[in-house]
Amino acid sequence: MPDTRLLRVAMPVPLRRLFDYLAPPDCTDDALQPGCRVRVPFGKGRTLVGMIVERPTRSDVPQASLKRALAAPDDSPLVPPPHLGFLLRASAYYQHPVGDALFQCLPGNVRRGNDTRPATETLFRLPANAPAPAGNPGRAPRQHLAMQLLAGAPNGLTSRALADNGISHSVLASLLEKGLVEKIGRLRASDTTVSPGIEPVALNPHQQSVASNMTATLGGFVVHALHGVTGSGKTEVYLAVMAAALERGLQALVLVPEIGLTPQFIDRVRRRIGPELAVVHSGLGAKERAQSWMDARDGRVRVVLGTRSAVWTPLANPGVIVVDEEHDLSYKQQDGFRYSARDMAVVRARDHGIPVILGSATPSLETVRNVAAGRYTEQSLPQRAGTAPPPTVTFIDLRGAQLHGAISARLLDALRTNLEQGCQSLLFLNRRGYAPALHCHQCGTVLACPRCDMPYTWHKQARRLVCHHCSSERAAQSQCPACKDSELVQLGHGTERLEETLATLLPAARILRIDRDSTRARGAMGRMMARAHAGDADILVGTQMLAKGHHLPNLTLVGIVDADRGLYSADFRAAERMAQLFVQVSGRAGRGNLPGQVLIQTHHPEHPLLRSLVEQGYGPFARLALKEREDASLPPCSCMAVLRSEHYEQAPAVRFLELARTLLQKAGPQLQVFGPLPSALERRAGRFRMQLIVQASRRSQLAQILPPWLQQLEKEPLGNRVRWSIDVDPQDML
DNA sequence: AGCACGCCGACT
DNA sequence: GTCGGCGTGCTC
Repeated sequence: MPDTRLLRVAMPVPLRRLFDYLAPPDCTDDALQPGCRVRVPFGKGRTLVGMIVERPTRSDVPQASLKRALAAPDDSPLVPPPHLGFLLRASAYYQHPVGDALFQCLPGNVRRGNDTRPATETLFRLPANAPAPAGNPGRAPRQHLAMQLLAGAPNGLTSRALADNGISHSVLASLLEKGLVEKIGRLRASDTTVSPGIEPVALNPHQQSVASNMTATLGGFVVHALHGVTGSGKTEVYLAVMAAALERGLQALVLVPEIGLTPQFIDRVRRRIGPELAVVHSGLGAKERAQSWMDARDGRVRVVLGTRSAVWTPLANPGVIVVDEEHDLSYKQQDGFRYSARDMAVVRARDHGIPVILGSATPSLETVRNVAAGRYTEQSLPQRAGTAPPPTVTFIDLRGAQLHGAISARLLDALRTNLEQGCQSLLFLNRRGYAPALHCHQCGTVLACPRCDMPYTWHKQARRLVCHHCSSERAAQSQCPACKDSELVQLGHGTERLEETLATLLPAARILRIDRDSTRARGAMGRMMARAHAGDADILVGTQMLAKGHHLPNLTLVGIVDADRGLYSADFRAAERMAQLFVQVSGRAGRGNLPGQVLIQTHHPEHPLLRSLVEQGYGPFARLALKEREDASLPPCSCMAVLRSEHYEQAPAVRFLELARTLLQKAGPQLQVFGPLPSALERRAGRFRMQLIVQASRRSQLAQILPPWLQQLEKEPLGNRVRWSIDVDPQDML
């Protein structure tokens, strides 16, 4: 009697469907549970590893075309079924091909290799009757530290855990040789004996009350929008709530933006949490990544800390999720599976029935709206940790003003005064390079990247023309390519030019430029910030790299060189981004005991959004900006998806979207459709990019209409010729 | 995505 | 005569 058991399998291919197979020969039911992998023949002559997502009782596929799977290597689900359900929902929400999404959410090793059985590990510990570690480090501080760490862990520590705490292999080797440490092997197993909180968390009264509000909600689904200005100590609150979860034997998941995962931050968490911390970052090797994933799944680590992809880490005993700097753009993946880690964190918290904390000084309008609607609870940390009063903010009206390069007379005066008083200043200009464009004085031709049709940015120091959209470069030229005239004029100002202008205007000032170009060398950023800290610079010039995280106590003046670019942009989120950046940059002014001032250069001092931001602060700005979105039916007051197409010729890209539009209007006449429109950067790296914008007033409309529409498009022959993708809740309209 | 099939141009 | 270019079609 042939085995007729059926499997429904997700395959790592960009197809919006599942594949049915017959069970492999000689296979127990245990190995066929949803969440187990199967090796199957796929297409012509290929064998791939897929994942079982269902055990159907019947199949719509004709009996004759059903193939038999080859093997099922896992004798229990590799992905716990509830977590599998979460991953499948995420792929459906973003309308991304199931199997592709699913496998992108798993560590690479799980995708291929079979080596996921519980591994044995080598542990290091102090021998049973070892003498107590010596009281002072003497000439071997690392060895001393190792002994102390081991003394605190009677069950032993892995070499990985030791390495994470700065104990290298060679230190262990010498300790082993002296017999001060012994090596044992055992099966990897969970160890719940380590107490949470190595260093206690000290909280001020505000932090204390917010933390206890949130701790009280452990065990139920709540979204806490933690609103705290820069320096108010959000991290301490996170740590306190996490510690409370850990005390109950639960795990915590912490998401940080890409630039937030600094060694300093990790150290800080590790000091409070101890060794049961898994840090997931892009530099991790495949093996380590898979190991952390399984450690979290099986409860061997209590805290998982990472950037956006860490949201897909399975947890044995979830207790709380933290999303730091919730408004940050890096939570949205911009290619492949285009998910938002922040939004998925909220979905996860609801699934698990646990609280999630969305922290920010400048919450996204999505969060502001959810707070206003009562879906999220707001927790505020009003105080700055220091005693400095908030900075004064003043507009400098650039209309008709005399400029020295990009600098107005008033800004120059302020810089000079500040310099004389021995204080530091910061000038913020979100454009690197010397000049954002070059054109010919004779014929007006703008030197542009041939693949993107965007002006080249002139980098004077490097003597190169750089396309900031596709990163292509070419050597400087002195002649106009069109009319062969040799007078090329520099248009606009970048940080490089600003630095040069300042050097001539204020020859006595020591100027430090901090942008992607000046900090390219390894460790350069750290060295520059150290110089700034040591008071070895009077004026810092930089891009948004300067906006975050650095405390410079002697910095009292912040100048925003060009506030206008965020006000009139093709991207409806530009103003929100601008405001978030301003608040962050302004937060740099006047820490310590010195009052700060912020000067904003603009041609539009009357602009209502800019005024509300400056005169009333981020909260009122956000409410006003939200009102504008409401009036224009833009997200978050509506639901948006963008279908993008790309081709080296324009016509097929347009035709595909026209076809898509026709099909969509038949399927869902209640949806609003705009386009096909060229994307704001119409051509990038030699390809034409077009987009079709789909808007609905309710999420459920999108969820209902998009799947059959996309399935139809997938069958369309034209769809095979152009490169296309769907982006649900797009963040970036360019 | 990958892989095969298929039909046209320049090579040992 | 065939090697190989990538357009087209298909994956239970």
